[in-house]
Amino acid sequence: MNVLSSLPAIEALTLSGFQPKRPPLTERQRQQLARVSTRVQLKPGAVIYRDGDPGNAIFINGSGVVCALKEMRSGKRRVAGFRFPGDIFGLAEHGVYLNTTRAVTAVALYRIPLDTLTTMLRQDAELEFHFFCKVVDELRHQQRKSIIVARRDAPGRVAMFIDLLRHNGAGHGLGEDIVDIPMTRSDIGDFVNLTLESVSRACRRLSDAGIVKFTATGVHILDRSRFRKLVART
Amino acid sequence: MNVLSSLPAIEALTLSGFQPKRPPLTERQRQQLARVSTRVQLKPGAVIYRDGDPGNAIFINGSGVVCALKEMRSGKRRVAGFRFPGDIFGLAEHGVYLNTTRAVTAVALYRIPLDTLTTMLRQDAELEFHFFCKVVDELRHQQRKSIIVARRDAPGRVAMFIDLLRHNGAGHGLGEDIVDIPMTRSDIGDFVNLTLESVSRACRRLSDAGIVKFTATGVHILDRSRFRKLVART
DNA sequence: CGATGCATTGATATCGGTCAAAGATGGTGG
DNA sequence: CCACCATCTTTGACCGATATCAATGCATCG
Repeated sequence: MNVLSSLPAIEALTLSGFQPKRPPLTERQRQQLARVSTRVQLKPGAVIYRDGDPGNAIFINGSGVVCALKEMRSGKRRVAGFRFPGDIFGLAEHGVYLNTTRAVTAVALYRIPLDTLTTMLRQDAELEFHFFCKVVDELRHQQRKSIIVARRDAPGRVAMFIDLLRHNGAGHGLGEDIVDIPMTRSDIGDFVNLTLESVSRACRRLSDAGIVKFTATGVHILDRSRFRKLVART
Repeated sequence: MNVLSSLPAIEALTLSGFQPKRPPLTERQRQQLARVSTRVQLKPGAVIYRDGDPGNAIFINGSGVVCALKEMRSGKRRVAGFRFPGDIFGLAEHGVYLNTTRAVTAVALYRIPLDTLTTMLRQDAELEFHFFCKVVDELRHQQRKSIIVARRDAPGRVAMFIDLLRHNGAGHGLGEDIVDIPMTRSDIGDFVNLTLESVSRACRRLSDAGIVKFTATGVHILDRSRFRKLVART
């Protein structure tokens, strides 16, 4: 019973779940993964793989932020999601990657051949179960996103995006009020389904309302209660 | 290693996957499930359970269509999805249901205590693996939906909804051109994120374009190629 | 045969998309 | 060190699609 063979179309898993409920990888497992992986360092903007590329290795994000996107023939892009430290991505269907992934910041990745991981999982039921839990987490995350992205005005979507960064962002503890925003307005728009101009205007409106204050590289949440209300309102 | 304990927030699985790639339940497993379930028959409109209700039983849809929805305090509803024959639903988080589910048509359900199913899965690795595959299917389905619902005009969304019914609808083989629509415009709108008026107008536009023809209880696809183009265009 | 719920249609308002231009910002090379 | 260029961001004007509000039509069921 091989778990990975049943993950053709998922593309990514979140090891550090949105609401961390499951135990993270054990130290033993972490070391085991490190032993079989090759470390890859990339600069901002570097493409990790393209939609349609053949590939049979998966990646674990060690540090930085990665953007997974799909390009339409219309030229529009759709950001499937961002991969934060701890996230696994690069699951292919029939040996072909499903998305294009690009480094948003400088990133350090661990590249693991699929064969190797498959073997590891076959030998370690606990690790396999861990992967299963990650699939479930990812599903929960997807459901949450699809509910949030729809039916919501632009400032609401941007607020919920900031909240997502607040929870996933590296370098800050949960509940931090200063959030780093490494990706462009365009990336954000393609993720929350707005144009980059609308994202900009939404940021301004949040700013004008005194809820947040934008800095060069991020945002400062000024009025926590109003921000929460904006995010919570489904 | 118990699979179900890790499915707190999923709410539903699709046994008859959107693109059936995995083997369905074996006859033995089907009989096993039938033995431990109680059959429930409901009329259209009947509520199966409400968001927040305590519950520790899951349901398998035997026939008919069920609607799973979330109600917002604003009074708006959001349809998470429809459950067709073969679908499993009613997975609760901490013993509390996450959605309200309602019979759209007359339905026959199989109600199975979670304990019982858990035990069964623990004893049957193949069945457990089958469930895992269903989680993956559901995740794929979610990703597909979230990509489709966003960035698309009203007629496009309605067309893709009709296409979804065409694949899932009971009583017709795949690829059938006559599709039954048991749910209301309001339900459709809450699913594809349009108002009921916009759904109505979109139907009219599809009608006027000669692509489909609406009947009392469903829709007839007249121009298959244009319909496909409309659905395929991401 | 009213009453109720659902569907259709119309008028108007609003929000975000599109097009366009003008600031920031950061990196590169002279 | 500064000028220049590319990229990102902001802002504005306008338009179109959908939400909203409102009325009517149309079934089904007491």
